[in-house]
Amino acid sequence: MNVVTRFAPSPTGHLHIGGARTAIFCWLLARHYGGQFHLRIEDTDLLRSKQEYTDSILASMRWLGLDWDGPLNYQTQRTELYNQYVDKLLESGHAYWCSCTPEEVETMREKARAQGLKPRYNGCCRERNLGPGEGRCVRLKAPLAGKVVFDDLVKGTIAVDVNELDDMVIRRADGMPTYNMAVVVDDHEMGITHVIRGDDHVSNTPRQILIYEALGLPVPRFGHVPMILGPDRQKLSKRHGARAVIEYQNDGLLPQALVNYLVRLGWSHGDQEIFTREELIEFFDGSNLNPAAAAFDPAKLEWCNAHFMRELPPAELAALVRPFAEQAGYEMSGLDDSRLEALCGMFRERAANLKTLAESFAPLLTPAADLPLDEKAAAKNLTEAGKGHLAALREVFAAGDFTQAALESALQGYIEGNGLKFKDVAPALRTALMGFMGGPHLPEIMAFLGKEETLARLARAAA
RNA sequence: GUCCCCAUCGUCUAGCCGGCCUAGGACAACGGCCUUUCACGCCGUCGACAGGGGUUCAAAUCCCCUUGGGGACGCCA
Repeated sequence: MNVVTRFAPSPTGHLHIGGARTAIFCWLLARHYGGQFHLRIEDTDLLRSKQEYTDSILASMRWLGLDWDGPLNYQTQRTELYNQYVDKLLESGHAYWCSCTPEEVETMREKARAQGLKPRYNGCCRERNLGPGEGRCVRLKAPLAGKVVFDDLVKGTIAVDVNELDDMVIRRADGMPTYNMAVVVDDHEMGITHVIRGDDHVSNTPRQILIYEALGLPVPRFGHVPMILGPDRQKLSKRHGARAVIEYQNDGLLPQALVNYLVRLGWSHGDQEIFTREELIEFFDGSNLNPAAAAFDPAKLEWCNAHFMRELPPAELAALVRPFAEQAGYEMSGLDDSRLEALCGMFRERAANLKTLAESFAPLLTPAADLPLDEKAAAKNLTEAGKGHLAALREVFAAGDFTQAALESALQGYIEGNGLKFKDVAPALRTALMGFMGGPHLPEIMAFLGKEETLARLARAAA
């Protein structure tokens, strides 16, 4: 099957998760069928479109690993093309010039609304045979009776009576095409076979189909994926926290985790929760898409991220965590790749994202004198007995090597030699080393800290 | 207001061309095991077919209505 999809964001903001999800679906569908995936920037809204947003969207696409085929298309660069199609429609009698002002149309709509009718343009210029002129727009001459029916990839058959559609503007008074017109022309010119987009476009689809038909062009297959709702099942908004892809990136999420989570939101493959990119491409064929809107669940995203973080090769994780470590304000000169990798190995199971992972390094990167001591832990574990062990242990460790294995046996030796149990000394030692009751295994910590720092911590806690 | 779409645990979902479903998995919550700690991991508990009518020997699965939710009604995209 020949499949050509496209993602067509308008550069009026950063890419956010709703758009990212439809982009992922489009990309996956194209990759599954060995087709093509195009990117088009819908920037005809001159007032709100900004280059910086285009840049940001492209950066997010790359970060997510969604590579696109062919050149990047900007709608504003194709105004002439759209007008060629509008002219065709005018010539064939499928469109007409309209001199009604936006204000007049608004009055019509209000009147209709007041009567409980659908607000729509009343077609008063439809048969006037006007020519071009100042302030005039072009409207599509829509059929007066019948139904527009299409088979949606996710929702099944959708039928709309043409009575619901009015003669929409296809070319504005300023000469720019309207969204629906530009989309049809672009999708046709780009050879798009499958238009996958957000749910909020379902009502545009019958309108666009009317344009395809008036132009005598083949109608592509449509698929409308439901929107993402907030955890409270309301429309996703700023109130629900970070929602732009770039924010998740800055929070230390892994792109593969975001992709996995977003794909599973509205799509399923049996009971499988975690997918490799290859599996996603293999399994995603456009079926099994859920027609109902899904609520965004930050907790599950976090779980998903933690999962991928644990699976990453240590060296890769270390490289990814470096910028976050810098951001956390650590002295980076002492943190070469192997040190960072060691830290990641020790803490990766205890963090849900790169940022918290980097932050969890703090106890091991803070000099003994500045290490915060948890009051409760100190009161409970740094007793006279505990301090005694720490002082003794300090002597023991001072005399030995600082490899993990050596520390392990030195510690064991001390415990056994004094007829103690591990738990008799471990809490005090942990409190001294970490400042609180948490973290990796003791010998691992000490090996990382090295002799000088370890002894300083023991001395401080024993004092 | 009008039109379109949707409806399984708190959330994401499997199941949906009817029987294998006393409805399965995952996240969350709770309990336990492991353990010096925090995590990870493992085991377990709680928990849903929105309501009402049909059709049928049989309905989560098909049909209708109600209710609830979402979306759209721009010379925005």
